[in-house]
Amino acid sequence: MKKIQIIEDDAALRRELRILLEGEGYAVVETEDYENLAAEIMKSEADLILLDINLPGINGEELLRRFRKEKQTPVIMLTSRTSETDEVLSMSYGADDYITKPYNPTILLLRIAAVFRRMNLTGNVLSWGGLSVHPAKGIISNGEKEIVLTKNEMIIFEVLYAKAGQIVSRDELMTALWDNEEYVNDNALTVNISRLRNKLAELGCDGAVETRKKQGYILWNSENM
Amino acid sequence: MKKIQIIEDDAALRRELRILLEGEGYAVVETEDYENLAAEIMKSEADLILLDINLPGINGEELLRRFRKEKQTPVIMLTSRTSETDEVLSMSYGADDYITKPYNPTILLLRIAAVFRRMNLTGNVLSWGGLSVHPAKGIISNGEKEIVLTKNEMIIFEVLYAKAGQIVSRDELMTALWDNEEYVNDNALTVNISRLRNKLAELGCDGAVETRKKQGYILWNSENM
DNA sequence: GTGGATTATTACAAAATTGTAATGGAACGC
DNA sequence: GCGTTCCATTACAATTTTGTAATAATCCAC
Repeated sequence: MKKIQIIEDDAALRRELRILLEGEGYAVVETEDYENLAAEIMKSEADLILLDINLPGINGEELLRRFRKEKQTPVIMLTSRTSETDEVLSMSYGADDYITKPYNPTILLLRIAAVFRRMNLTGNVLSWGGLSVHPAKGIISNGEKEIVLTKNEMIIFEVLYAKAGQIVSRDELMTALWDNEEYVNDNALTVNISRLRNKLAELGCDGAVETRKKQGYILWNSENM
Repeated sequence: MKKIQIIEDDAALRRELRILLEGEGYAVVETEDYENLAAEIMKSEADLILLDINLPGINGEELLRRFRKEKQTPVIMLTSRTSETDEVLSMSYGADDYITKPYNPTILLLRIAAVFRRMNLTGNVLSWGGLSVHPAKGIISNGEKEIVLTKNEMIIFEVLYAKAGQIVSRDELMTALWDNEEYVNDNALTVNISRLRNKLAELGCDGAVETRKKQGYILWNSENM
């Protein structure tokens, strides 16, 4: 469950947000200690932070700027002012998004969802249809079963995944695997593709990697299979 | 250089955008073939797409929805309408951001920069201070030199990186490496940390991984070193 | 359909990865 | 300071990964 931290001095608004977010299935943490806010926020373990730009005695943008130097947790700024300068400043200090009060609840939820969607495209774990992919670990899992890919297999998968649905040439894969080649047997790629296919088949993803003779390979979105 | 594709029927606005974006150092591709737009856009090799929601004879949201099924390229929607329903629809169909016309050039540029910043946190490559990190390949490079980490070393680095500047317990690292453990010698972690340190030292990152006795390890941002 | 080019599969040996164990060093309490 | 605990280092053997080569299967042109 995703944890969202609300940093907002208006108690009524905090409560409103909590109800909205919890209703959507998020865990909510409220921050009230504005004395040590800077220290607090650095230790935050939330997955996303909603930060009021206009806290008593605190410069929200400056806080964000310092936070960004150390942490990558996504931040959505809240403001009651509508000046565009605010938005410019917030974004340039590394906010991930910006919402003006009074806010539309649906839009807030969608913007939060969009942030998480983008996180998910990145971070440690990719998602491929219903499967989750952990590049560093070399693991692809469908919840029940998981397969362990070797480094080469993972590199191939990653390149194909980045261009899912498009043909990726053997040359491009070769370059990704062995850079500006100390020449490697052409067949080494074929062998590695074969090994990748065998493992994907264990997850029921037979046919996920398709051959286009003289052109390359295509990975199909596991959703469309 | 980042490539941005503009899909917009108003020629004057297209020109304006091109000048703005090229001035900022982006490469710009304009699309004019609205007949085969759906096919065009699927083949796009741009790093980001600016998509007018209101094209002649085309439903921008529907186009986006279908695009999102196959590709992850970030999309910022442009609209002249100001209805909140538009925003709700666009975001729920997978837009990464939403800009209303007339737009503020500075804000557009910042939102584009924010999208790229987020991409960079993710995708295939992480950045760690001045270094670039490729989890699947197990490579960390500083432009001059590059080191090749093994899978275990990369997993450790990734966990430490995700909490850079914070103490990460040995337990947390053990769990990341060997899950709910078929018990592995406690020392295996120590050995792998040691091997990681040796390799980081080759990049001049001595001391990047610090021991906190009885507590765990800390990775320091390579910028602060 | 036959030949030639392209991709697949299998088995194997060289190389890399990884846990273990044995030894050494550093910090801390007393 | 001494002993104990916690972490670091080194060397080594078992396992895994990976390129190669030999052979088989597939596809396309003609």
